[in-house]
Amino acid sequence: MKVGELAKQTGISIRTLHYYDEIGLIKPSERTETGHRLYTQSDIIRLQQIMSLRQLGFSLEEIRGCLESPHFDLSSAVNLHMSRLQEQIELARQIYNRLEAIADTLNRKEDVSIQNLIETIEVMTMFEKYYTQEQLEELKQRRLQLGDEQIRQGEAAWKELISQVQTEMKNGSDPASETMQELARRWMSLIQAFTGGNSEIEKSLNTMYEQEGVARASQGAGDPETFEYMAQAIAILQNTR
Amino acid sequence: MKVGELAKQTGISIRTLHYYDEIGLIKPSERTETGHRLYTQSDIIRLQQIMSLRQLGFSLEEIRGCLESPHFDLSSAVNLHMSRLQEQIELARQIYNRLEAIADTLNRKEDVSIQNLIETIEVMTMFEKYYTQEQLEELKQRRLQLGDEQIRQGEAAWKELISQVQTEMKNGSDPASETMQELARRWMSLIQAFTGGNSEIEKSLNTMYEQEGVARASQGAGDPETFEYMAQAIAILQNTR
DNA sequence: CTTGCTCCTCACGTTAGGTGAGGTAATAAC
DNA sequence: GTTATTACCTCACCTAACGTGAGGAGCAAG
Repeated sequence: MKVGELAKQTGISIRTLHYYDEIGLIKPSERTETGHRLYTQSDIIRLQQIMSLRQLGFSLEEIRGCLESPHFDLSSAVNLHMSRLQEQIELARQIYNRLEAIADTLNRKEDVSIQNLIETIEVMTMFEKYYTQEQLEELKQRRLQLGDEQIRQGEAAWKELISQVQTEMKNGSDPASETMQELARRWMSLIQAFTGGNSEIEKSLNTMYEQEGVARASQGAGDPETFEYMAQAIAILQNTR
Repeated sequence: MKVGELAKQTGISIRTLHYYDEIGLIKPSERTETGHRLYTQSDIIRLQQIMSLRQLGFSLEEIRGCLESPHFDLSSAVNLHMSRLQEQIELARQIYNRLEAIADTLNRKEDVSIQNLIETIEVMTMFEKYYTQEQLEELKQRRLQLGDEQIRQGEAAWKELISQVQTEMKNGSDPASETMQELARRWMSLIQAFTGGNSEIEKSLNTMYEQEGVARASQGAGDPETFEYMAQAIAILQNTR
């Protein structure tokens, strides 16, 4: 059988057959006087074996070793390949989860700029550093429950609140003033909405703010002074309670 | 900042930085008179953006497009990438399942030859052709429940049974004879052990035997004549019941 | 004899860099 | 001031598994 026919029957490209010949994986047992390749029945069987192993994702080099030496350590080759696949799947799944979160965030913004994407990625990376796998999963579930609209409202509420606090601070209001105490209560309730009352998540959140600084952790929404000012108000609120 | 220092700080190899320069992904903004690369702060930021995107598995070409044109269609790029990953994961998982089954079969044999592996692969492929995903899962669960030893015993029992039937056939025994009726009952019970009483699985099994022929479907354990002979005995058994 | 198909070999392109050669620049030690 | 050690430069070939031509020959039909 000539290459063209074999290619048609097996669905393997002619070039691939040439290549396998070139690297010595299957040399056709015969050639015509003019150099045309002639594949015999046993060549075809060998080719099918190669295809079987290839479908399982083995490299041509591994396949060669497998077919050449009769006592190649098959089980360890299979095991090795399985652990490689395991790793690959794990990695791909991780990346997929990240992309899912990114797509989720991007969908809530109107103008999706590259800077936006990069920021989201950096926030994701930061989050993965401070929250455990389970905490991230919990946060994701809460996001799903709340829905996009609620989250957008929450983000707007934070912006509004922070700007109000900044105004009070500029006016030199006492952190113990009724206005600031009200804002502090609002602040606490927004944090509560984020953590869902999970104190471990609140801990991770605090650690992140301490380690990364207010500016990075809040994604540019707040500044250290405002947060310090609010911390005082919250301390007073909690003492008087 | 020179390449060496940048490489140390970011963990990226010098060669990679050279390569990115070569393909125009980040050209350092400056060079010394003698041609040494000098990376400025903005270069470093760009590099970090590149690394973020790289970690998500985007190709350098995609990253370039992303960073060059300010209104690159990000969400569709992310979605495309997600579907690619989805496919990749799906494929890897399929292969993993196949390998699992193969490893399972190989572990039950003493001498694991290449021919053995190939046969197992072919059987796997054949099974995937005739059984649905759910049926394969059910068969796997049953294998797990039974354990290796039980399965080995089952295989041995089939061999023994078939050889007994062949003896009877050679002796010219009547399919209705008490001996053959007993063997037929045994046959039915072994099939029952395989199908677990699931009639859909039994249907698939029968389809496979019809389409592929006895020799292939039984993995060389039986021949058409023996199976025909047994079919007669079973028909009689079921009529007298 | 020409047309159209199949076959051959040769050789470059693909990804994302690794590895080394051969030469120059900057810096530390003496 | 010289020398030794790094650090840097470019050039160029290597990877896996082929794809995609280029240029030339074989082969059957009209």
